[in-house]
Amino acid sequence: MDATDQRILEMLQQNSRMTSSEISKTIHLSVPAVAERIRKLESSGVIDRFTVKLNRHTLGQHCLAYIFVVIQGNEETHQFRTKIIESEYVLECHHTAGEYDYLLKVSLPDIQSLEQFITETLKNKHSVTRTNTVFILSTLKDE
Amino acid sequence: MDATDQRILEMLQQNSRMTSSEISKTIHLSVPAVAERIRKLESSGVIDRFTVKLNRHTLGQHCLAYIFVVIQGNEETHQFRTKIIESEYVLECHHTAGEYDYLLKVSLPDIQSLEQFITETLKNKHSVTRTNTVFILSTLKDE
DNA sequence: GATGAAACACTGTGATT
DNA sequence: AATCACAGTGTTTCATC
Repeated sequence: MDATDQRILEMLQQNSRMTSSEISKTIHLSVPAVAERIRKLESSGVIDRFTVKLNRHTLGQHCLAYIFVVIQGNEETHQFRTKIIESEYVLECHHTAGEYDYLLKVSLPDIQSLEQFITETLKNKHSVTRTNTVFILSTLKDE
Repeated sequence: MDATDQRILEMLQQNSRMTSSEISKTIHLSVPAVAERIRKLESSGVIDRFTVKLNRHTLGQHCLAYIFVVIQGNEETHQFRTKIIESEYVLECHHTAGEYDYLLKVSLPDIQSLEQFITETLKNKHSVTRTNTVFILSTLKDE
């Protein structure tokens, strides 16, 4: 990973569909050399995957929140993890140190569906004994 | 946004460098039709941008944490926002409702640099009166 | 949306440093 | 090992229907 790789990564972060020939024009490297570097960044694991960042608001998801969760029981935790990972509303799920066990980042259409998510998906079906929801008013930076 | 657009989005989320001709083979649509749909998904704002998901661990960033922040003063808040957005360690910054003012998602090489970040970038230079750091032990889901 | 032609980009090879 | 140039192949774009 040298400075050239860094520049390539920065360009791909801005637009992952940028072609090798476009990149080769700004970094003064031949097209095969650029393509080869991108392949190596991917196979070495520096690049996890090429993806697309969707706009939540355009998709009607106006409610963004973080939910801290306390969960009890081994079997219940396993069920919880499966359900959570499958849920389309859960963007992220982290196992945390400290007061709570898990931290979820959820994106939903509105507060009604958030309430429904907390009562039905979280509190009802699993041994979630406590939650703490932090609403996001606005986002200044997102990767 | 019909079902075909949905399928295209799903494919691009898996691999944003997938070519229109590859996509056209699985959804039975001509190449120009696929390219046109992708352009429209982008210009309509459904697609925010094509990007690349990097592997934090491969890049030596072994410490992931969320930091809640309380900040006082108008001028200080402005400075804080500028500094935070510029910081390479800050992946996300959200304005939150409730007990704290901001929530940062930070990725750093180790705990030492996290301590340095909190004391130098956060507490020293700005009127950050209180912070609360939540460590991430592991990540189950990330978009 | 589809088709076909022209423009463009990618891959593989061999040669170079 | 990394890079380049070239040729062959595949992909995109732009017109037209």
